[in-house]
Amino acid sequence: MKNYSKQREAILEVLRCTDTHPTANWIYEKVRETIPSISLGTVYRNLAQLSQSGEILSLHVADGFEHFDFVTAPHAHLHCKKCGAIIDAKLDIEPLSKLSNDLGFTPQNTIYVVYGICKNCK
Amino acid sequence: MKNYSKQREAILEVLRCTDTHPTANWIYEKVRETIPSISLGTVYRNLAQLSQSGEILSLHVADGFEHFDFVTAPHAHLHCKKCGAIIDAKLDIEPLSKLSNDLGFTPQNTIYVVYGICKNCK
DNA sequence: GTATCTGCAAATCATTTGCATTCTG
DNA sequence: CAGAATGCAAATGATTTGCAGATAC
Repeated sequence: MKNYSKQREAILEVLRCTDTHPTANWIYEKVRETIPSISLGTVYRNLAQLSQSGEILSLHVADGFEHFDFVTAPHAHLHCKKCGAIIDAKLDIEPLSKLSNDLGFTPQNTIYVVYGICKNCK
Repeated sequence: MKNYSKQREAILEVLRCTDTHPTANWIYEKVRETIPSISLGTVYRNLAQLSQSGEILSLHVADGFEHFDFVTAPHAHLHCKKCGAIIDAKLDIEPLSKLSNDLGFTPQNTIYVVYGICKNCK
């Protein structure tokens, strides 16, 4: 385990123990229960670093917030337009190696968002 | 053809004749060449309506801008982290009908974004 | 002791909104 | 004329950033 700041560890820990896809602010509130003095700027800075290094996934959906996901393996996100929930789903996604061949594009990660209405909101 | 305002028609026309995935501001600048008095607020308002009614697609990528796409059929978007380009790609995407069965989720539309480095930026 | 990280607060900037006016039928 | 859309300008609000002090090695 690398030697990160305790703030960074706490942020990762919160993310690890959540199956939702929280926003920076939600994570901030949660970490504050452990480290009351942490600042929102620090949360944003660490999340940016973690997502840039590929340790976590950054997810932009149409609600104006950036969401974060501890699970980096490719999977689909079902975003309910009514309640705003983001639900994980396994979907077979065509292997990206094809992109390298056909278009010369080097894929790094994949975001798959399906918009619709969830079971509860129907 | 519905009877829209000339501003709305001009916005749609710009979008129709573009193979990039422009932002609201880009569209605004482009429409201004035809209708110099148009306001950015009107562009935003019309884009919101059009994307809500399903006539165009709204695309959120990790660059902080909302992008718009005249092509609403499901396809993948390759977003280059270096130059910011968004390239269309055909990818077989698993039929979404599965989601209705397995999770009770009613899918409406699908956004597929692949982050990576494009041919030119390598 | 240098480089990195933090807390704080102010700045940024894409997007939204209120309102008076203009257009449409 | 009523309802809808517009232009303008101000407000909103998530995210970023500068800076001085704290922390890590």
